[in-house]
Amino acid sequence: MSSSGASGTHSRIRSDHATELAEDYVEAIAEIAESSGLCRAVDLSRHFGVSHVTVSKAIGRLVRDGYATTEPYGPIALTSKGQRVAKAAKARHEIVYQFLLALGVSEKTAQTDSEGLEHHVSQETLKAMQDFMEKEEG
Amino acid sequence: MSSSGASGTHSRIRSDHATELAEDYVEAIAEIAESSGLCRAVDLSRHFGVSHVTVSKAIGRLVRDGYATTEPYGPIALTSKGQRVAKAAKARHEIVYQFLLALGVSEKTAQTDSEGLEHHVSQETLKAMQDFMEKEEG
DNA sequence: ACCGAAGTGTAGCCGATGCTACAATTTTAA
DNA sequence: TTAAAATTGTAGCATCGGCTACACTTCGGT
Repeated sequence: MSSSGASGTHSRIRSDHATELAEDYVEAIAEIAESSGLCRAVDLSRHFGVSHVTVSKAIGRLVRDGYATTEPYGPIALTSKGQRVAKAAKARHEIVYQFLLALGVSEKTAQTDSEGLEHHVSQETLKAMQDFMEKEEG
Repeated sequence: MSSSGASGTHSRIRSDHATELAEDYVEAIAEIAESSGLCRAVDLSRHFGVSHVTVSKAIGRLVRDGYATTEPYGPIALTSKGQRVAKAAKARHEIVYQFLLALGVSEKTAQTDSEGLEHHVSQETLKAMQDFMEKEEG
């Protein structure tokens, strides 16, 4: 049943991975900037639990791809493109999180799983999750 | 709410990625071997839509990590460890797929999304999905 | 003003996942 | 049987995401 039409599906998954970390980063940058006024590399380093070098390189890719701007020894800011992506990612994340809670999953697991799942959920599935929650509440 | 206790969650997601492709491979190998008797590199190359070199390297890692065995110019076979992983992956995949269908998602999307989601669903969430389906049917 | 601490940058390493190009082997067909 | 086609192996390259070690800048406190 799932032998999949060769490349189609799997290649989509792999290209998702390319943007997955970028989305995690812009989401984190938006979050940190909102809560503390500005976002520095060290904040991201702590948030993700990786070295500041890893963060520095990731920021470089974000800047290269037009998601963020920064200056030497300065804080990181999102471009409008980056803000758009962050907003969408946060919305998706929130839907998946609330959906998992509605499914009966614990808060801890919902939080963990939603971070892993949010990048792989299509619009159609997101919509189905929302419909389910409306039915539950309505 | 989701600022996450620093490294914990995210590092889990990243280590998941390390085993994700391995799982995709063993799942595909089991599938192909079941349907055609044996699995060769070219089958995987076509299945995933990647070059035979990429497959060759991936197989090398599977062999190194004890999931598969092979000989020069020969087919690929799963070890018992590989078969165990393949079976578990297939089961998870099937649950997620059927759950998405039960949620009201189209077959096409369910197939695509389930491949992306299967590696990021915890046992607890899988259980919740099964409970949901039982409730639906019962 | 200065020194130490904190933060950032840079060099250089590794493994994973992808590729092209070319060599070697195996299969298939004439 | 033997030549062509299909398959697999190898060499070499790129990017991404991770690291340590060391250099540099900025910030805070005395």
